[in-house]
Amino acid sequence: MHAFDVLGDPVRRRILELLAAGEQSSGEVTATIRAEFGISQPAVSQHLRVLRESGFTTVRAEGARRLYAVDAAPLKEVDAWLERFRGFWNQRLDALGTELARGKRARRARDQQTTTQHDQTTDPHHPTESSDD
Amino acid sequence: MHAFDVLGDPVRRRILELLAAGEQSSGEVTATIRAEFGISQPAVSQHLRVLRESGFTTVRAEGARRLYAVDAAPLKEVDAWLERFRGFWNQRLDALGTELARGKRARRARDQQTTTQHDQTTDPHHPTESSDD
DNA sequence: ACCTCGTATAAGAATTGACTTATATAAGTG
DNA sequence: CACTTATATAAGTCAATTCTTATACGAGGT
Repeated sequence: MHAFDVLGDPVRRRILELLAAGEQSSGEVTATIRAEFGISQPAVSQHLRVLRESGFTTVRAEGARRLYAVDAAPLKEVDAWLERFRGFWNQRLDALGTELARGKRARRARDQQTTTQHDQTTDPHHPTESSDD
Repeated sequence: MHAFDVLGDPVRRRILELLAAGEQSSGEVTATIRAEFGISQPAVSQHLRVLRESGFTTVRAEGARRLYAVDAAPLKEVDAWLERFRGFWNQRLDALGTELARGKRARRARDQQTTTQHDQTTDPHHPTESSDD
C-alpha cells in the first residue's frame, strides 16, 4: 500500500496524530478512536496493522501490551514528493512581485478571451490569479 | 473527497507532477497518462474532474481546450498536516528512542521486505499499485 | 490449570472507487 | 450545415477497502 493510500483514511491519520504525542499502547489508541469514530476494536486493530505493515509505526511488546510509536520514514517520503510543489505557495505569497509584474499581463490578456464553455456542472472555471492590479 | 484521498491515486499524483511543469491541456495530459498507465480518455477525464473538484487544479478554456494548472491550496493543507511530524526527521530522535527504534526498524526490514523507499508515484508503468500486503 | 485481559486474525457483508464503452456537447473547419 | 476534434458525462462492472461479529492466542493472576 502506498504511503498516500495509508494517509487517505481519517482514522489512520488520527492514530498518527495521537502517536505523534508519544508512544501509546494499542488499547489506549483504541479507546480514543472508538470514542471519536465509533468503530470496533478489531477495526482499530486493522488500521494499526496497516500502519505497521506500511512502515508508519514501530511496535514493541510490553507484556501483553503492544506499544506503538511513529516511524517517520514514510512520512518523509510523502514530504519529499511534496517538495516539488513547495515553490507554488512560497512563490504566490512572497516572490509574487517579480513573477506577477512580468508574465501575468500577457497571461491575463489571454484569460479574458475565455468564452462560455461546455456545460460545467461544477464550475471548473476558477481564475488562477484574478487580483493583480 | 479529502486531499489525502485525492493523492492516494497514482494517476492523479502523476497528473499533478505533469502540471507542476506548467499548464497543460486535458488532451496533452491524457496522451501522457494513456501512454504511461494504459487507461482510457474518460478515465483520465474523471481523474481531472476529481483534481478540479477537490481544488488541486484550476482550469481555463482556450477554445475547445481546457488548460489545467496546479492550484497549490490543498497541497499546502497536506503540507500543514505533515508539519507536526517534521520534527521526527529534522531533529534528533529521543535519547531513549534512538537505539531502540533503529534496532526495531532493522529487524523489521529483515523479516518482511517492505519496499517503503520506492517512489512509485512517478513510475510510468501499469497501475499495479499493491505489491505490498 | 483456569480465567481474564489485551490484542490480533478470520470470514463475510457493505461500501467505495476506478475502470470500461457509449454518448453528449461545444468549438473549429470545409 | 455537416463533419471532425476536444473534452466531459452516463451507466454499469469489477475489485479493493472498511467495517462487522466471532474467535484465537499469549501473558498474568489466582
